[in-house]
Amino acid sequence: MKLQFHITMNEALFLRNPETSDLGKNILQHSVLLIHQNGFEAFTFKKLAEQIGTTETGIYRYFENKHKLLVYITAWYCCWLEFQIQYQTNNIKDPVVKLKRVINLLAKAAEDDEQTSYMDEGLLHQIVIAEGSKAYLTKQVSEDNKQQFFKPYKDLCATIGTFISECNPKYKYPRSLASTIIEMAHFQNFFMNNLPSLTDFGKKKEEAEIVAFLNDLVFSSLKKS
Amino acid sequence: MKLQFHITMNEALFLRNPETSDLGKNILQHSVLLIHQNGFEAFTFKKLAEQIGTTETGIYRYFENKHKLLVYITAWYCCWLEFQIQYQTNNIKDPVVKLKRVINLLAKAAEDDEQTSYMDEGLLHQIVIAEGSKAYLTKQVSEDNKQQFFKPYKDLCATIGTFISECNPKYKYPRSLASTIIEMAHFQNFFMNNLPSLTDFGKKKEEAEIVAFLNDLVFSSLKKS
DNA sequence: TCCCTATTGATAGTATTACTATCATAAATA
DNA sequence: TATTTATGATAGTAATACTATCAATAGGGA
Repeated sequence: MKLQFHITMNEALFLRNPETSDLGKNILQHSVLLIHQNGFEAFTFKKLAEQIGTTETGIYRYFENKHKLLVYITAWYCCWLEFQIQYQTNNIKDPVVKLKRVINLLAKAAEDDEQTSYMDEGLLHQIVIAEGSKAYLTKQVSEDNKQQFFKPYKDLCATIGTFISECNPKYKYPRSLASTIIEMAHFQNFFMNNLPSLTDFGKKKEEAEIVAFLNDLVFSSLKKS
Repeated sequence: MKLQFHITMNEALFLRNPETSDLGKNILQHSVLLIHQNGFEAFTFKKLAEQIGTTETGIYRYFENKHKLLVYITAWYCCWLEFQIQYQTNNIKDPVVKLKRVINLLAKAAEDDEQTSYMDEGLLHQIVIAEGSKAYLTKQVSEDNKQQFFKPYKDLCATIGTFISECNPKYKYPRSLASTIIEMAHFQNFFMNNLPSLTDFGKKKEEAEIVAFLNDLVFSSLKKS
């Protein structure tokens, strides 16, 4: 038996649910490939259509524009991560252990999850690192937010914030520290690989070093004085 | 006597030096205004040309494309900040005091510096918050880096890293902590104003809270144990 | 079996963007 | 006065980001 893991996405993100058809799944799968390959700026629905042997019209029936597709993909990643966190911290009581697992999940390259056939989580992780913030760094962020596009990100942040508060109930900035962990897990990775002098990881270029940095950062802050 | 403060920019960023002519200064000034108003995605050379009463051709003589203009603007901001830091920490010996001033400079809204007539540092700060990371989150980041486009950012990071090491010479991640401070000063501000549940500052929405968070984060990490 | 509907494909067309090229003109400079 | 230099005006192109229309096909129910 194979358990297929399913994520229900915000309906305002798409015109037709891409998870309900082969074409839809192809769109998701090859979007990830193409965005990873060419970057989000150079990514167009025309190129995507050519790649999967359909037409621009075909894509536009699923997604209004490439911005919503990016938001969809990053939101999907947040949902998947949230699930991974719930799964991997389930039955663990020590919040320190839980938080360490979270940092590991955030900072280490994801392996392709076979439960989700059409999504390559490794590539997805790379995309979120390099393009993820473009999903919200826009003029329409408030409207998008009203439509709950960023709920998965916020939920993730809330979950991590809860772990933080469990470690030290007196700590004053659980949510800000949570968003800092998330963003820095990604940015330090991008810097390490592209602008290494912005980090201390230029020589080895290992994700383990980012994990060590984040652990130090977080648990120094949470140390009860 | 009025001291005009001058920043020498990387020549590979422009085709003609915008600081040497009225048109050039107009381009810089109104770019900042327009990007702030419409966001970088909706910003075009045509709109910019209309706004300042010139033609697209006129702009293209100064900047190859809008990406280089954005890099120019963000690099200019880094240079200006670097100067502010040098100026405000000059003659101060205590590295803790120096670092606190840096955090203040990064997190608090800049006031328009009258030494630079055509640049509105307040708007510039807003632009760097919302659009700054788009300058390096691109596929060409490595080529841009080879041309030293990000040197001002790296220098800023190195300066702050030095202050960090002065606070605690044994601290292992001075550069990563520096880039974390810079990015988080901006991201927490963006989140506070646009996605407040990613922060702990939703109610008051005051920059002073970001300063407090960053101070706590940094000085917990640097506490000698 | 036939009808109906949903999905996809094919083609065309538009406004805008991101440029490049050419020529004219006015101001500064030598 | 001759000559650069900066700017302006106009035109044109390829690509992008869509929208509209119509045809083909496939599956499900009556």
